Amino acid sequence: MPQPGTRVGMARERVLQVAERLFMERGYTGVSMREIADALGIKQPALYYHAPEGKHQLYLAVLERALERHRAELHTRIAASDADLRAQLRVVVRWLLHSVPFNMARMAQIDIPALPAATAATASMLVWEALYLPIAQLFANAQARHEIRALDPTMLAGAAVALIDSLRAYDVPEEYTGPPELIGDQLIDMLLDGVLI
Amino acid sequence: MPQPGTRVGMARERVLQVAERLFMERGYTGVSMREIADALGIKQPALYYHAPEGKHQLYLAVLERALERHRAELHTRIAASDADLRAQLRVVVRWLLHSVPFNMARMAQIDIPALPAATAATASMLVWEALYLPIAQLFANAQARHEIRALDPTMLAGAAVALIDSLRAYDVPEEYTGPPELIGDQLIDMLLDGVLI
DNA sequence: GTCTATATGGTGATAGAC
DNA sequence: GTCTATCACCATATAGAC
Repeated sequence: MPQPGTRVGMARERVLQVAERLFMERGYTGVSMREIADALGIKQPALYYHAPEGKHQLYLAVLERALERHRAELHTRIAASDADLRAQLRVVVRWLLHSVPFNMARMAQIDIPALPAATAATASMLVWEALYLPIAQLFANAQARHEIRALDPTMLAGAAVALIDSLRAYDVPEEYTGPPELIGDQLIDMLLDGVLI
Repeated sequence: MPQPGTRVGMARERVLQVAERLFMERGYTGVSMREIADALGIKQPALYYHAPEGKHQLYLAVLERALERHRAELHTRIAASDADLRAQLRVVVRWLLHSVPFNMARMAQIDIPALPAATAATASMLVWEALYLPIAQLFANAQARHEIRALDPTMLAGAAVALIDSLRAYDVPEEYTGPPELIGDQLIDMLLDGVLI
């Protein structure tokens, strides 16, 4: 596979970068091949040189790249954090809120179902491994340390991601007060301590 | 406005019922006017007799009906439940899981943005009033009873809806274990008691 | 209330020249 | 690597007959 900077793969690299920005902002179905081409300053059919199998191939290539970067960065940040669950979750939430790109609800409900079956299965697995598994692992470890109660780590990861996702997903009329980081911390406290007095 | 059973409004009523089923299952953008017409056994242009302003008008009419029924039923069930927050949340979650229809993440991110601005604003407000407000009110009341800590009821309602929504929205490879009602109860306990030991 | 016929525009995709 | 030209298909929507 040609690398960036080798002149051979430069065009490909640029295509992936621009496509990533658009796909992550508006989703697979929300972006047309023409829009991507326009943003690149080329004509729409020229994209088929880089993704001969079509739009779904381009999307999967973009997703793979983005998820791999995400997974690596998340791993680094968790490794550098304190060993208790609250500190780890704060690191995760802050990274997810700043790096932005993944809109899980849209991906799971709109993008992935719109892909051809084989591509959808691959995409699903990639998301699971890069996004859910690392978080589920945090909960599992905390359980092994007897830090938290015996709840399914998978369910806990799903709940955590849903909460984070909801910070971006919904906008209620009278907006949440304060910056997202603050709400993120409040959600973590809520998850760990509960809301009862 | 013609009522069902008066023969005058029967066709309209049937249109709204069929359109509701499809819109709630697959969303505004996920259903075409042709599909709705096919399901009704009529031709696509005939729908424009019932919704002269087009698809968005049909969607809004459907949404209004569905939300009003939802709001009324939720109100009744909450009124009939015990007065403590856990019991009330259980009632809410069970109703949301069984009545199904609203996929909040999809509505907020896909359907509403796809509507004309004026229709979108109306839809947004209707959802807020019928879905979020009643739940936020439960939290506010619990706070007044000093049952829970002083967290923004709006944020709590958003979190609760996000958690419930996520039960339908995502399917992780190794599925959550057990029936949705059980997971629903677990999520409520998690929200109220926290996960720390 | 519903029909046929049609306008208009967007979409992903292919063929073949340069 | 990118172009032009073009295809087939789907969408919402309108006009006017019955």
